[in-house]
Amino acid sequence: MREVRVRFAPSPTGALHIGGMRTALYNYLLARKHGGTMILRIEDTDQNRYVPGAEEYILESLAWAGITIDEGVGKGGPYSPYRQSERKDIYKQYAQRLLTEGKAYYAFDTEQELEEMRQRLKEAGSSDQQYSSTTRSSMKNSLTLPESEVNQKITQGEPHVIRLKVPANEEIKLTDLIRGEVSVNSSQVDDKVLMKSDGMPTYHLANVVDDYLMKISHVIRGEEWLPSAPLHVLLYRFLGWEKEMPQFAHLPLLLKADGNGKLSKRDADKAGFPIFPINWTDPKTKEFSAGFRENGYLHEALLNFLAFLGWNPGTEQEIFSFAELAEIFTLERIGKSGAKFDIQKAQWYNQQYLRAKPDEELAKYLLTSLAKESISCPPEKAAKICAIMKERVTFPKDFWEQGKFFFHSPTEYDPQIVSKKWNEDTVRFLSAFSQELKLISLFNSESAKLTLEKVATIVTIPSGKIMQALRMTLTGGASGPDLMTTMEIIGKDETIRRISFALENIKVKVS
RNA sequence: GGCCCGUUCGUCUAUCGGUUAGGACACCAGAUUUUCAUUCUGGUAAGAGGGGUUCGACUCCCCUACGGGCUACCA
Repeated sequence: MREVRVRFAPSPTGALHIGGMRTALYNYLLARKHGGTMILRIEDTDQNRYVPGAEEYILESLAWAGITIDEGVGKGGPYSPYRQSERKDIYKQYAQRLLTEGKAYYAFDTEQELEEMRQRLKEAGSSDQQYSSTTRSSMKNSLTLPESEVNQKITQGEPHVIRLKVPANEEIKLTDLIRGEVSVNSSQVDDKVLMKSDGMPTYHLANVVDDYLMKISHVIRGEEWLPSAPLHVLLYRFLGWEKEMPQFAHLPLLLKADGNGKLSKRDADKAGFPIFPINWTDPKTKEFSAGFRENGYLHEALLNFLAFLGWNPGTEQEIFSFAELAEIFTLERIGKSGAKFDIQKAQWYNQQYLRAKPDEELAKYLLTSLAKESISCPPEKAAKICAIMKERVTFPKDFWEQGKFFFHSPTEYDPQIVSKKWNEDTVRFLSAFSQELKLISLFNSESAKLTLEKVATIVTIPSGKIMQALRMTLTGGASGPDLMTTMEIIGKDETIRRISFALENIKVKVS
């Protein structure tokens, strides 16, 4: 097997879509698996769609995800430059070669003339309206115009493109690692533009030239490229590179979760989940989009989830570390059909990864939230809180969101509990309990529990009857982590204070 | 419209001609728990339709339907 060299080649036209992230991931995993090279190439041949900041965004997104680049933009390497806009001269050279070998030709048709051609063909009932072997003879190009006129137009700087001269009726076959044999007749492929009138190459030319020159072994990209893959095969053939042609793997697309169609930002917004890896503000429209990172998704969890959208190892294990994924990943096990994006599964992964972390690390998340609230807290206490909260959180922010009561005494109480559980027995029990607590010297979850049971026998009220009310006096709410541990964490004095406050402020319902 | 690709529980998927069609998420029920959550146990739920091939098809072939992609001097 030849050296594995793969590339992720996004266009800097905006934020990196989560689907693009998965493409990058699969490329990366293949590279790691075979000790190969992961290359980042920026395909910025469309000047009109260029969005400032997009390239930096892509770099940062990949870095956050842990998809490290071995070679390419931001890293350098033996085949620099890796930004296509900086490789214009290289493409020109190969376009010229195709031209002189009669495999490509100049075309001078204006946009309007092209439109007229399509209209004409449409009206004539033709099934397709392409610039091709059947139509090129009636257009303005170097195949129909006398050589002198062509030369004149070129020297006068008349706008022109270079088109590929696709043969009339030829089966073009290619083997896709995911789909198997794919065969297309060349009559379905049009005379694609190779060089645009602004001197930039189109995707097709730039892609083939770069993949060849950069010695790419596997082209792993989205399914949207499958229809033009035969064209690329043709280009390799015309350029005499068929032997070095990379293997193709066209990935199924990510679909929206409800209904049909591919996943778009609109759908994600509607369903209330991110679609971009990290926060993004469109420089033109100023529209803001939240990222997975900022929404609290751990990159390992997101990657694990993403890897399983369209791929699986064939076993029943679903949690894999990044390193494990790289070990067992194979292109052969990628599915053929589009995968719907199910955010609930992503959240489940996040939960799994979060609770697997050591308390000390989780404490950092809580401490971060606390810092924003200007609340100071010793790391040991934060770790203790995280320890009893970790089974109930999905996102790092939940430690704070669901654990505010550790830091703020409740001022409002769940009205349902008040009306259902706050009665004379409750008051009697809690008064006795707080009295009894004052006498304890060593206060922790165990002694709190013992005290509770002791009081229960003294006042002859089963503790079960007042537990919810006790919870409410301490947290304000009806649910939460283990109460005894909660008391231990907030401390003896604060526990007593909260009970007293509730006793003074909640009125006993007169029945 | 034309061309290409696809179609197993609601979702992600396993199965590579012979299975009670398996797992996970979600959902429902029960158990545990001081509550909620967790955890555990159980449950609901699938081969798009129609033809072939075959002793036997989810699996192979054809047709239809549906879905997706492409059809730009965008990638």
